[in-house]
Amino acid sequence: MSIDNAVKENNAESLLADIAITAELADYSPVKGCMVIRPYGYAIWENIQRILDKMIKDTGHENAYFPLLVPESFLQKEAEHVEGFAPECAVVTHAGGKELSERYVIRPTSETIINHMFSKWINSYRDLPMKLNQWANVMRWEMRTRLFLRTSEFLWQEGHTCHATHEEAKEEVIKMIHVYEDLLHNYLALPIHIGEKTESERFAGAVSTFSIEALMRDGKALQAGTSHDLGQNFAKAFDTTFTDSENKLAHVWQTSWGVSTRLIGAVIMGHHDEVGLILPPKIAPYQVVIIPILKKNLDNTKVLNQAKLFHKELTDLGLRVKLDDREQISQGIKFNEYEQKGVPLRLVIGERDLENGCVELHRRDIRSKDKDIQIAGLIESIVRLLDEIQSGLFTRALEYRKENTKIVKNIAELDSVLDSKSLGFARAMWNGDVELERILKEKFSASIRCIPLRPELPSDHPCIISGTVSPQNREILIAKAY
RNA sequence: CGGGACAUGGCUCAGCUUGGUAGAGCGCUUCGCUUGGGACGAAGAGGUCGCAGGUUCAAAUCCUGCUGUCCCGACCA
Repeated sequence: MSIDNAVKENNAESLLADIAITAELADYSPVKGCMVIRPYGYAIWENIQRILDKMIKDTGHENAYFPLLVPESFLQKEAEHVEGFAPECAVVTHAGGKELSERYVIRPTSETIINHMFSKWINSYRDLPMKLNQWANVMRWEMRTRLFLRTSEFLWQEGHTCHATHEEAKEEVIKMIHVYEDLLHNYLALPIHIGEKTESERFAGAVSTFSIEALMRDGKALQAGTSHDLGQNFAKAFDTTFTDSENKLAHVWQTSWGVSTRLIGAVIMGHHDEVGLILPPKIAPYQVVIIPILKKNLDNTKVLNQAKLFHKELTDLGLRVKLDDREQISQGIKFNEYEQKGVPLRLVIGERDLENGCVELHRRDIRSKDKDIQIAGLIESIVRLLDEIQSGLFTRALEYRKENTKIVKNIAELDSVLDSKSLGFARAMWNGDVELERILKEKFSASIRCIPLRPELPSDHPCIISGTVSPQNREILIAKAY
């Protein structure tokens, strides 16, 4: 299906793959459920990595690396953890031509093996807090996979920290979910809701789980990152203890938090239009593409030199710029290619422009073309436009979310919201009765995305299921999700 | 894992019902002509029809099994 048709039919399944493949972000691999991330897609990941890695280090964490293989017995030490992850683990049973005496699990996440090491490294309260992060690949054998949003193998970062007190661990959990908010808002241009997961949606082995929830353009919510308060569950399972300042032995309090290559899926499904991908400038592999109009059998030196000069000036400013001076490809094809790839700005320069002292600039986000940009002041215009595009994309996504967030008082109202084509978030009050989650799942194939950290409803808003007002009621966001 | 569909040059697909020498469009290569939004013309390269069995004189086509992909559920970052 073409991207255009997929958008018109709101066929998200087809759309995601169409955009990812045409934009050359990724391709299907010969291994079930796994994708190949192509250079253009990987460059986006590298940009996200560079930005987030700095944030993680700036908040006092250090990078480390733990092995891919985890002894199967490790996974089994934490009861809820094994129950949650065992069904989706790939297991190595043979190596060196022999069957292994203990099987190895390919990490679905690294809490267990990291705790094993923590218990060796942590002895005293003076060793705390210990705040580590690793960039790694993990594998979860999912029933159904989708490019970027759910592949069997995916890339992520996972932070793992140990603290002397529960309060400090809780602060860490909230601090890191806000780091993710910063990343999504200010770099991916995707507005998110921060909130706590309900018990049924919690990470296997966590005391509480916070997530960031983004809204995609097809009206479905996407969990884009999580931060878990692990309490002492893993510490107890792995006997990760320390001697406190009063010489008493105690288990550490832990957190873990992660975001993955799913973020690229979030960008695709959060910013596309009927042409294809739209990339926020801050993570775009190329922020500007320069296309010189070349004439065959004519002297293009002047045009090419000017294009190279722009390329140098912009690159010197620290911008990521691509000069496409391929002579064999017509500019029409190039225009199309870079639009599908979501390059924020296109700078076109030909003989005609040089004579007039101007160039053509095309904005990908609103698909506008200005043919009379004066060369004098061009560089400043480009820098300003990139900022405008970045903030414009966020504003647009925020507007879209506002339009697609409905306040509901009861199930009947929810019915009219979730049954409509637009989907989106429903904001409601809830008394905590798990019956609601059953109804959501069975009737609406929806779920409680989170209990938002920043509630917006008045306290006398009635519970969606009981219809009563109570101080025990909590605000929730409901949506269909990926 | 339950239900459905599909698997044929690089891509999208036709051919299969009714077995008989493998097709189209796009893409690719060369040449010509064009060039400010996906040009045009000509010539050419490229496929043991997903894999393994079976039926048959003969299988892309019929039968069985397997694998993979997509869609709908359940599961999930």
